[in-house]
Amino acid sequence: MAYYACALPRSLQPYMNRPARLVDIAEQLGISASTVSRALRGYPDISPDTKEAVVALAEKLHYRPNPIAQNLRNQESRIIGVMIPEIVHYFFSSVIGGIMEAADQHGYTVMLCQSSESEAREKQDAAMLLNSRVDGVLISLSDTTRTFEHLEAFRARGTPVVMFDKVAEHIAASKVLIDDVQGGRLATEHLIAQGCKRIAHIRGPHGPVTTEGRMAGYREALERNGLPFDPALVKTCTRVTKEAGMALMAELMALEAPPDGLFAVTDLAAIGAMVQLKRTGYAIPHDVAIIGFSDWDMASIVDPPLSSVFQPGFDMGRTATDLLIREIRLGQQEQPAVPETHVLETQLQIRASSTR
Amino acid sequence: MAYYACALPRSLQPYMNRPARLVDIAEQLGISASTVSRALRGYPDISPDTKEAVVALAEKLHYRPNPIAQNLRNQESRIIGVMIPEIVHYFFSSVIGGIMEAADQHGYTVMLCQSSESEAREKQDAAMLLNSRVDGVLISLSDTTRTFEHLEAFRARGTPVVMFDKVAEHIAASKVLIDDVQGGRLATEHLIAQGCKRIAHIRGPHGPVTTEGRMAGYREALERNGLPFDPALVKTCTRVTKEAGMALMAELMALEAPPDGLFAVTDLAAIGAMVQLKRTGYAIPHDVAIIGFSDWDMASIVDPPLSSVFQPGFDMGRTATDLLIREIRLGQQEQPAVPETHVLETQLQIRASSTR
DNA sequence: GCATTTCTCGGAAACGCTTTCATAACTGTC
DNA sequence: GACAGTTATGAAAGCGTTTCCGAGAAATGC
Repeated sequence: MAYYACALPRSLQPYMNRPARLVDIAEQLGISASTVSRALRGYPDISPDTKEAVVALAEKLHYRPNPIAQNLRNQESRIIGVMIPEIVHYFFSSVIGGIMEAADQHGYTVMLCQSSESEAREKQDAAMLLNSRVDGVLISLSDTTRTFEHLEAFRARGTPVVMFDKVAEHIAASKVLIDDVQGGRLATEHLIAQGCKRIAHIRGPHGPVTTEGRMAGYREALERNGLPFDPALVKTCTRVTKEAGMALMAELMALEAPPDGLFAVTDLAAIGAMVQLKRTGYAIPHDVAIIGFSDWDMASIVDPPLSSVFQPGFDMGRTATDLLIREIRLGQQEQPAVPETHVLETQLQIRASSTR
Repeated sequence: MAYYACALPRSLQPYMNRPARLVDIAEQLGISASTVSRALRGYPDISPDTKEAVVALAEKLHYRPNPIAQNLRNQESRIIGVMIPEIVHYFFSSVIGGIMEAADQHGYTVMLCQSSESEAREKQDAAMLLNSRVDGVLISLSDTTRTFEHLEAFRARGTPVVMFDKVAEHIAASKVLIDDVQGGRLATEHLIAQGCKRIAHIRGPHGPVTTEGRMAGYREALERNGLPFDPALVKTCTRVTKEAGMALMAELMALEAPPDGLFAVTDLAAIGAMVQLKRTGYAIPHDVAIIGFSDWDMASIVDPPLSSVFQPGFDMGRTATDLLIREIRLGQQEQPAVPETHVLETQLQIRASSTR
């Protein structure tokens, strides 16, 4: 019958008001820690009296369970790892916003890594996340990533992975994508609706599924509306910059039959095209109507404000996170999850650069 | 003498290759877990032979200590909480980049929260971080925050807090700031060097230390260079938007003696001013030379490219994190940390909008 | 050859929580 | 009143580490 008054075992306790623990509540009420735990977690076999007393005291002491202890005991970290190529980026930071909101709602926290488009860095971060015992991973691949053992490592340990935006087709994992084809179609059809007859397209590099999709949408819209596809009106930029947009726009206007509309693969290219047109005395949208893609913050501040195709970044983050958490929960019940692919719709954001 | 072969206590172990633990190494070598631990952590009282064997096997099994168990044992989380008003924001995402780099270097991970400029949300996040037992907190206050109990709560528990950018003067905590006065002075002196005689200033709202500082730098530069300060040339926008920039620029050009140079409190206002000037037929920089502040991504894409004062966001993140981690370490040794304030220098980013 | 120091190592407790199992006290039944 | 069934609770194990303490063996000192 050892009545012992906690002889400061808690590694001396000189510091200020340490947070209350289960045993603190238990001691004060003269009951055991396990009863307190059950009372707080709503187990049925606790007498109403005890439960009430426990809840009241917990409230009074501002008791919060120590998540670290819970994690150790429950074999989960309640952390999801997020790997993206770049943080300082309008689209990705929107995605992060969505991820954080969804994670927060489900009681998860986010561990963030940026690969800076380096495959080595991405693998290093993956190893770190694996080591940190994250419960799941959201990843948008670096452009330079060619092999995927680092993703396999997660699967091998049973940690679910959901890919978004920059995905690898053949990896068996859930994916969240944006419907670039639809976006390209919407943009082009909008220009058609504005009366454009010769619509040019400044496209991105060959390969990436995003730029290919936008190009496909462009062609689809032309066909559906009975407009001819003229290869001369399609220009490719290998690196999508404002300067590339300027140069390619100059080429387009030098054609015998220059375009009266432009759909650019990215706002940046569209803005370059706008600058070029203005410098050479053309009026936007009167001479050439322009629409970009992505709808970054810069679209609304250029002159004239640039129409664009909005990519639902926030929504993408939320969707991917919901998917991931669902898979985490399934995994905890030892049930296998079948990969799903969600395709998110884009939305036209019409401004002055394309309306006439 | 109970020889017992781990009868799958590890909560059944049906799953795939679980990560190796200390005891796994210990069992295979026929030694105790404590010896393994000490061998790996380089304690002196381990024989070279055992140490070598342990290290080799740990390597082979890809052993990594479970951070959750370490955290519980060591009473630290190795997580730092970061609270910012907005993630989708060029400056703040740069800061986050710096924070992440520094945190990573010191073996810390980052838990991110955004207040969305809401005081309630900020307090809620603070409570969450407190509950999560983060080792330290980096915060840039929401604009709407008026009371600071939530920061006090961290101090009360001995969790260091470092404030950056949006700081509260009277709170005793380390701070990292940007030298807005210097930035304002640099910008104005640059315009003076370009031959501007009547330099206008579109300033931000009264109150915030940032806008006041930029204004002070503006006056300082005028005085130092013997130019008169003309209140008519200073316009205040309550909300800093492109539209405000346009309207105020129109007012300035309507003056009897309009300006030949403009220093705007923000790139956004500067861009608004540029749009207004171009629409009314003025040439930039010929008629009015313009410089903004912040040097966001948009500065380089407008036409002409906008000169600006670069705020070292990345550097700010890194500096704040270094400071915080220093305080965390001091706290672990029960040594009090004296708050420091670091002021970071800005840098001119000269582009076409101001050079003539 | 005995006492003492040095060198290695194992045992055990602790971090805070959850959950299984056991038990004690009741309640009801025949 | 003996038994089964219920209800409320406690003891203890376990999650994976780290670290204090002490024990045995080897080495040293006299």
